[in-house]
Formats: sequence, structure tokens, C-alpha cells
Amino acid sequence: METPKRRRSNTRARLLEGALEVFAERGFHGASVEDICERAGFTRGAFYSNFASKDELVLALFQATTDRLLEQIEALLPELANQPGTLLDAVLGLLDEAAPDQRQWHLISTEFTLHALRDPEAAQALNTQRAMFRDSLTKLVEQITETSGLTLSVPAEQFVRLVIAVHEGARSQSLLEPRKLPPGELEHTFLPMVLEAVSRPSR
Amino acid sequence: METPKRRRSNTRARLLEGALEVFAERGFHGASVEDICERAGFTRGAFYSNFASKDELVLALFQATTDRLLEQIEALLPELANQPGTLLDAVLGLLDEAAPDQRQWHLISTEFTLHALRDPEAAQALNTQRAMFRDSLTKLVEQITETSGLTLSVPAEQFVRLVIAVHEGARSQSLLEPRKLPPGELEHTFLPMVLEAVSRPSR
DNA sequence: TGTACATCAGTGAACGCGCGTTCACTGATGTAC
DNA sequence: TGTACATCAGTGAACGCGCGTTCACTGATGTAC
Repeated sequence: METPKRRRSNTRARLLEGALEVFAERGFHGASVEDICERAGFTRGAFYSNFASKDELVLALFQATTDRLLEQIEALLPELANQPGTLLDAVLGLLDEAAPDQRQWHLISTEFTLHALRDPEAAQALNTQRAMFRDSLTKLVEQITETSGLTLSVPAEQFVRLVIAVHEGARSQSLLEPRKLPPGELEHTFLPMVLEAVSRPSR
Repeated sequence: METPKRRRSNTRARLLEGALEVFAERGFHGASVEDICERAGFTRGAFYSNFASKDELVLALFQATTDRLLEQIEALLPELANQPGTLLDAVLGLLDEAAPDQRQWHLISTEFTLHALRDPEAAQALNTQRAMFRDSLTKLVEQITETSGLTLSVPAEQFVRLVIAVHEGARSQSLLEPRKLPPGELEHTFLPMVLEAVSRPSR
């Protein structure tokens, strides 16, 4: 009952899934095409029947992964915007829930960032994605501040940049030493102070 | 007039220097031993006369680079501790001045962090180095708060962890989009608010 | 419904390049007399 | 001071493995009558 197109896109999906896992374990350069195919249950021929090259796979994986992240975010947005709880609960909750496996996501996105810092084309793709990501968070912040009658003394986007910076920097530390820095500790300790300092009642 | 030992360690140093540059350009896996030797002006034989393997070079480079960083920090500490200016000027100044080439240092240290997240041995080496780094900053913070009659409502080390997280997260954003986020902007905008919130006069 | 044919997703062997590593050597530097 | 010898840092050719990529093929799936 499966049309060829169905089978093909299913194969692609399984290869991408395998690539995600293997890249997280060994990195882009460290993972071989054979590793990926083995993980997905195919031979290398299937790989080249679906992707022109390993480089193309990296780009496709990046697109697929970030597309899914953005979808997740858009899906979570309305719920979080209207839920009880503070602005920070919503923003930090979004960052946590959007990527189910924090470790895997951190490895992949760090690797792609590194790649982008050396390759202008990758940089543009990454920056576009990150801009959309920031915009979603910024919209969320603006929406919540508005409904709760607050105004920020800095642009919402600037505040979002800070939250992202702290989140990424803290995640790196937490993944290296989970015992010494529980995930979320820095964010929950210090970001409320910042929010307090930049927010005042509207009008 | 050069003794063999002198020549040898000079060769090692040039190879390490070449490796630093080439790794920054292409990454650990992407840079070949030949690339490194070419950059340093030697042939591959010289490489294997000085290092047992490429892996050993990576570790030696990490050690050499972090040793130098710590030396720089220790050298800057007394000066910064007694200089006029705020606590944050000292800490952020230290972070900026310790690594002359921010981009290169970011690439190398991110790469090694990624490596450490996949290899426990590398993780231990990295964590040891980072702990020493944090300790230096923590000492600096404690010294300055003491001499200026302040007490922090959080442990100094926790505050240092935040500063490092913000610094690294912000640096990543600045390197990707220098026009949209000037280096240091997030730190200088938000960290003073945090410091204000956690500090109170002693006794 | 059954048969003959067409399509094409996926197979697996083969290719060849680049890389990490080895090793017999060379010639500059240092030492002994 | 000059000569003969020893050392050994660095050379560069060679090796062989693993990898990305190609391609002639096969057999399962879908289509026509």
C-alpha cells in the first residue's frame, strides 16, 4: 500500500534520524556515512540514492531539526502565553520543552555553530534560523508583558538575547559538570533579578 | 650555539603554534597533519619525531594553551584587583585581556568542549582547567568585594559562573552577527543589574 | 483475478583518494683526541 | 686548532587503511490488459 514516494521519504527520515544520533556521538567529521547507514538499517547505496553528498545531509539535517524546533515552539506559544506563572517561567519553559534531549541538541547545535563560524553560507542559514527563534521568544515576552501591564526598560529582543546567552552558557557548564551545576540553576537564580531591574508598570 | 634540546622544543612550539591556527580554521578533524606541518614549515616526519600521534598533539595543544591563559590571568590579577573601577570592569577586563584573539580562542575552546562532552578523559582535563580558571576569577571577586566593603548574597563562585555563562553565550552571538550584537554589549547592559541586586554593604 | 511488464528504491562490490603513521636516510651540530 | 667520529633532529618516500562516492544489479511494488 506504500507508494514509492512514501517509502522514499520514510527512508530519508530514518537516515536523518540515524545521522542525528551518530553526529551527536561522534561529530560531523567523526561520523562516517557507513555509521549513519548502519544506524538507520540501510546500506550506503541507499544513502546516495537520497542525498547527493555527506555535506548535503548535514544541511538537510540542520534544516529538518530547526524546522521541527520552530514548529514545537509555535505549538507551545499560545499555551504558555496564557498560562499562570511569571514571564520567566514561560520563556525558560519554552527553552526546555522545545528540545526534548538537551544534551543531543546542545551537541548538534554547537557543532553547527562551529561550522557556521568557519563557513559564511552555513552562517547565513544558522543566523536566519536563530533570528526566527529569537523572534518567537521576543513575541512571547512582548505578549506577556503587555497582558500583565509591564514595560521593559530595554528592548524585548535584547532581553531575549541575554536569556539565550545565559541558557546556552549555563547548559554547557551543566553538561560538563552535572553534579556541580544542576540544569537551570543559573537561569533561575539570576534572571529574576534582571527582570525585576528592567521592568516597571506601564504608564 | 643551539643545543639539540633547544632546537627540539623550538620545533615543538612552532608545530603547536601552527596547529592552533589550522585547528581554528578547519577544526580538529578537518585539519590534517600535513596542513599543520606546512604551516609550521616542517615535514610530517618532524611531527612524528615530536608527537606520538595527532591525538597527543591535541592534548598537548590544549595544555599549552590553557597554561598560557592561566599564566596571563595570574599576571593580570594583582593589577586589576587594585585598579580603580568597579568589580565588573575588573572581571570583564580579565576575560577580554586574557585571550588576545577572541575568535580563535572561542573556536578552539568550543571545539575542545565538544570533544570533552564525548570523551570522559578530555572532560576531566577540561574541568580541571575550568575550575582553576573559575577559582582565579572567584578570588578576584572576593578580594574586590572585601576591599570595597561589600557582601554578596550569593556565593562568589556562583556569580562567576553566571559571568562566564553570559560571556560565552554572548561571544557566540557576537561572533555570528558582529553587526547585530557588538562584543560586550550584553555583559555591560545586564551584569551591573545583577551585581546591584546581589550586593549589599558588609555588616 | 491473473499474468506480463515497467519502475525504481535499495544492494553491495569496487574504486581511488587522502590521510595518519612508519622508517631508512642525511646532513647539521656537538664531542673526543 | 684541526680532524674523525657520534648523535639525532628533521627529511621525504612508502604503506595501507578507511572513507566518500559510483554503478551495474536485483527484487519488491505498482500498472496495464
